[in-house]
Amino acid sequence: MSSPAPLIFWFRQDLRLTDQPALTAALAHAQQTGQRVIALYILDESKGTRPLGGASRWWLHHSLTSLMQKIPLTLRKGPAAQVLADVIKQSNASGVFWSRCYEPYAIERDKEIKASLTARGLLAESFNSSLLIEPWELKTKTGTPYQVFTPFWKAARAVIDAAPTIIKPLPAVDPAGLAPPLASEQLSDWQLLPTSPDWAKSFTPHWQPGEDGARQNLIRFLDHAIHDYKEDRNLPAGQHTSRLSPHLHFGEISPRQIWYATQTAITAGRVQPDANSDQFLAEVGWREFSYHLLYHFPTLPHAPLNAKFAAFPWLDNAKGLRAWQRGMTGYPIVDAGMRELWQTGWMHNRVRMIVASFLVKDLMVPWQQGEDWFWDTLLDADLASNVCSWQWVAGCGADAAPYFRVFNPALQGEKFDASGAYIRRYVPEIAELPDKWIHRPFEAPKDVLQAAGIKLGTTYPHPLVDHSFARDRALAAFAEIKGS
DNA sequence: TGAAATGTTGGGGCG
DNA sequence: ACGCCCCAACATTTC
Repeated sequence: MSSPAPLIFWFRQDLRLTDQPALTAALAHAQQTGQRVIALYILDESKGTRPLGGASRWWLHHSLTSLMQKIPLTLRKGPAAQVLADVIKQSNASGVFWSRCYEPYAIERDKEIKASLTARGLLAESFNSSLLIEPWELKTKTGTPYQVFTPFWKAARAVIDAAPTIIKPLPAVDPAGLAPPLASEQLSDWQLLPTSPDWAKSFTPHWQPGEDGARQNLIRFLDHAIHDYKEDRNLPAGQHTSRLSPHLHFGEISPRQIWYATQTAITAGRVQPDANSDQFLAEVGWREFSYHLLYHFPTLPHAPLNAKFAAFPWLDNAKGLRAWQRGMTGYPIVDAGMRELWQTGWMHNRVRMIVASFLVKDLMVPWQQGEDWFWDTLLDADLASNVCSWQWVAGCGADAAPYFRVFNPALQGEKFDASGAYIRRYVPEIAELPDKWIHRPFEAPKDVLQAAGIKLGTTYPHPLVDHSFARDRALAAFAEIKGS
C-alpha cells in the first residue's frame, strides 16, 4: 500500500521557520490527512524573472545552508512551473503551498502556476508572510492607491493598532512533519558563491545569514540603538541601525516579528514609546509603502512614475558611472559609501541617499543604472525598495524629493560624519587629512595635502565634476522638463 | 529624508 | 551721543 500523497511547501523569499503562515498551514493540513510535507527551494532564473545579483547569490547560499541545518530541503533549479510539475510527478504530491511574492513577474508566474495546479485538481494555496498589510487592502478615500507616505502610513497604523492580532507572529513550526528530501541538487553546484576572485570574503565578518542572525540583529537593536534612533540613524560611522534589511528581503524575519518584538519591548518597559520607536516602525512602513507602490504601479522598475521624466535629458556618462561604482569620484562621502557597499555588501541609508543624489543629479546618469548596480552589489537588493528609493531620489517617484533638492556631498559629510571616522575607514588614502578638510580635499591648501601624503589626481582623484557647476546643470535640465 | 540666495535684525566699531 | 556701516546670526524665499 502506498503512503498518502505528500504536500509540497515551496520556499521562496520566506527562508524561516518562525512566523511562517504558509508552512504552518501546509503542516496542519498534512497532519489532518496523514500526509507529509516536502520542503522545496527552486532557483528560478528563467526568462522573465530578474536574475539575482552577485551579492544576493552569496546571501542566498548561506541562508539556504542555514535552513538546511534545521530541516530537510530539496533543491531544484529551473523554471518554477516546470520544476513543480516534475516534483509533483516524482512525489505524487496533491498540492503546493507558498508565501506570496509581489514582483510583477512573480505575480504573473504564480498566477499561472496556481491556475494550472487548480485545473489539474491539485491544491494551490498562497499566504501573506512578508507584509503587515497586503498592497490591495489599503486605499485612499477615493479608492486609489496611496502615493504619499504620510497618509499611507497613518492609514496603515490605524489598521494595525485597531487589530493587534494581525501582528502576532506564529510560533516556530515543528519540522517533524517534513518529509526527507527528494533527490536534490547540490547547493555547491549552483555556484552561488564567487570564486577567483572571492570578492565576498570581506562580507563574512559583517553578516550571519539565516534566521538566527536576523533574530540577533533585532534583539541587539532593541537593546541599544533604538533608544537614540531618530537622530543617530543618520550617522554612518557607528552601529546605529538595525541591519535587518537583507534578513527581511530573504524573509528570514518578518515585519510582523519586528513589530511584535518592538511592542513587547515597549510593554515590558525596555523601550520607550517615543519618537525613536515611531521612527523605527516608520522605516518598516517605508518598506510596506514600496510594496504598495510596486503592486499598483508595476512599470515602476523601468519607467518613471512621473511621466514628465521620460523627457529628462540624461547623459550617456559611462566614465562617470564607472568612477562612481568604484568609489573614485573625488568626493569622500560618495567614495566611502560606494566602497562600503563593495566591501560589506551594504551601505548606510543616509549615504545611499547621498551617492544616489550624486549619480543622478551631479553626473546626470539615469537612475536605472544606479538601481542596476545596487541590485548587483547589495545583499539586501529588493525590487520594491530599490526601485522606489531610486525614483524617490531622482525626483520622479511617489512622494519624491523635489528634483531641485540637491545634496551637497561635502556638507552632508560634515553634517553626518563630522569627525570623518566613516571616511577614514573606507577611504584610507586621505585618512591623514585633518577634520576640517576630510570632506573637501579638493579645497585643502597645498601644504595640508602634502603633509597628509596626498597628491590629488594621483593618490586620490580630483572631483569628477565641480558640484556647484553640476548643481546648476541639473537644475537647468529639470527646468527643461518642468512644463512638459 | 537640502542648499543657496536673499532678506532682516541687532550688536558693536568707529568717525 | 549719535548715525552709519559692517556683518554675524537667523529667517525666508527660491531653485
